[in-house]
Amino acid sequence: MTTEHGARLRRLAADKFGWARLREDQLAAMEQVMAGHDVLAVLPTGAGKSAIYQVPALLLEGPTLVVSPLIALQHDQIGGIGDSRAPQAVALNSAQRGAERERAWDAVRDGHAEYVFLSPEQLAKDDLVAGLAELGVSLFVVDEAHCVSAWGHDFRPDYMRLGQVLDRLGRPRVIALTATAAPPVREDIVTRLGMRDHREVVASFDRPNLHLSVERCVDDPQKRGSATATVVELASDPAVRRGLVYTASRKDTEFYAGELTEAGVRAAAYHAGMRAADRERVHQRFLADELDVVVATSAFGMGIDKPDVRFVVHTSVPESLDSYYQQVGRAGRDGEPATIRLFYRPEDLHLQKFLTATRAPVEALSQVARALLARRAPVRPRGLKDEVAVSPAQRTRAVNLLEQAGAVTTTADGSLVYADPQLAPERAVERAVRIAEAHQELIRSRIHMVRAYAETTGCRRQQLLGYFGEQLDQPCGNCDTCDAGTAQPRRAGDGDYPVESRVRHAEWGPGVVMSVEEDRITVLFEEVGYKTLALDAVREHELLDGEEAADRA
DNA sequence: CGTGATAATCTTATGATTATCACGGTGCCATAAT
Repeated sequence: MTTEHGARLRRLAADKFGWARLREDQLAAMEQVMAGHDVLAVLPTGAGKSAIYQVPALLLEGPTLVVSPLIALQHDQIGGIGDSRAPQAVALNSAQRGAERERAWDAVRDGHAEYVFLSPEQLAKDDLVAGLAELGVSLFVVDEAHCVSAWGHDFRPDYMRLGQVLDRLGRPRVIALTATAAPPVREDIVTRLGMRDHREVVASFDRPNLHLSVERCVDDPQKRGSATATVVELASDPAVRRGLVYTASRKDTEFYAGELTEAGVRAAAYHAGMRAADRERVHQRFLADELDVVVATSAFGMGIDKPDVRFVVHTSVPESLDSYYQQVGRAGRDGEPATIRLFYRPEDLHLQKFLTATRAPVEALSQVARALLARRAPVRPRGLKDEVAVSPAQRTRAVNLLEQAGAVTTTADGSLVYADPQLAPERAVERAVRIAEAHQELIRSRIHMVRAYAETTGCRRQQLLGYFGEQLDQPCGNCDTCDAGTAQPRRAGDGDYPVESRVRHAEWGPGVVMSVEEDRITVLFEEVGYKTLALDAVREHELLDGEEAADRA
């Protein structure tokens, strides 16, 4: 399928960036953008996701905004564009001093800068958005777009407000890019950004060269011993050598890095509590092959594109299979075999439960609701600063929840207004709390999915891909359960409850079938998250009503 | 919720067991102290 734009896109890619060829996925996504659609592209790292916005940007009048979660990532991208013959790229962030920021802003305003990199927090600044709106932004890119869903709900709530920013900018075309997003995450991204008439370009999640395995451990000391021994063995094998070890705590990064170093492995710890310069040094030494193993918390990895990582070992379960697959996906980018191993103790699930537990911000909700009701007239979000005595992040989170609850709306110029004066603030808070609790339920159910993966006797890859909405018809033959022969072929799942079909449970309400195994079915319910049910019981008691086929855009 | 460090206990001098408590991830940004 080649459109009128295809040839121009290819020529620009070659002339400006030196890319002789564009992949089918890249070109398809670009053409959808040129056809006026918003685009969500889910493509593996190394597939050239950046090209998807970099090339069309040159054909669209007006600057391109690129929302990027990490300032370090912004630097990498700007460097890449700087090496090409494409127009200038600049960043706007808090690391800049006055003069530097002034220069960057001048370049944007004068039209010299085509690409503008910034964090979602920058876009919470009223005057910055107003200034950008005047410039006629033509393209709005959300890089690492899974952050919208993973961080927007609590950790970095400004991610949740990008949709309102887009409205203020007059709805430029949107491109959301990520390497990993399960169907509900994709849906969340589309909804939160308010993507319109959008198209999805989703590559297969399967990475057949990764050998998946889980080692069940009896207690903590045994786990530490086995995990250490395994990594020492992998790192000592000249054919393997380089890899990542993920731990659940900062302290554990130090522990394992110490054990490994003592055993003669070139290893170092990495976590967010380290000084920036030390983190950067570990990163650089790993890229330069001066280190074989980085032992890290989840802080390590975004934007890392080292092709020859030969193993990824988890010494503890992560919070979700979304995170897990993202971390695991950093191995074997070159397509050569790589070892993936999870050291599993059910007890470790509780730490994740603790870490992901955030209570609904009742106090912030109450203050924001009351303040907005009292004002009656629209207020700038920051205008609430003096009336609402909670942190800016809590305030933003409360605004987001109240808006989801329909109690607060954002006006065209980005102000907030209480939607219905008849609605008592207590009721508004109640509704918002329910929304926050439903989200907590989803997070908890994701942890259950990690358990299901770790404890399955079926094919690991079928389990994992099923979570991402991809059905593998046969056991993969490249995981521990396939090696052991416990993985059995299973039906394709197009029986009474096809994958992606809508169902309804008497108690749990509506949901979407995520995967069907020999004897069980996993459904993602809107209200209560993931649930796995025994098919026999489902059939016998008619627990699930099938609805009309899912109406997917 | 589970783990590890420290304190308290039981008994009668050191050592082992039990109780208590703090801690546990991800990054913008703004602001204060050098």
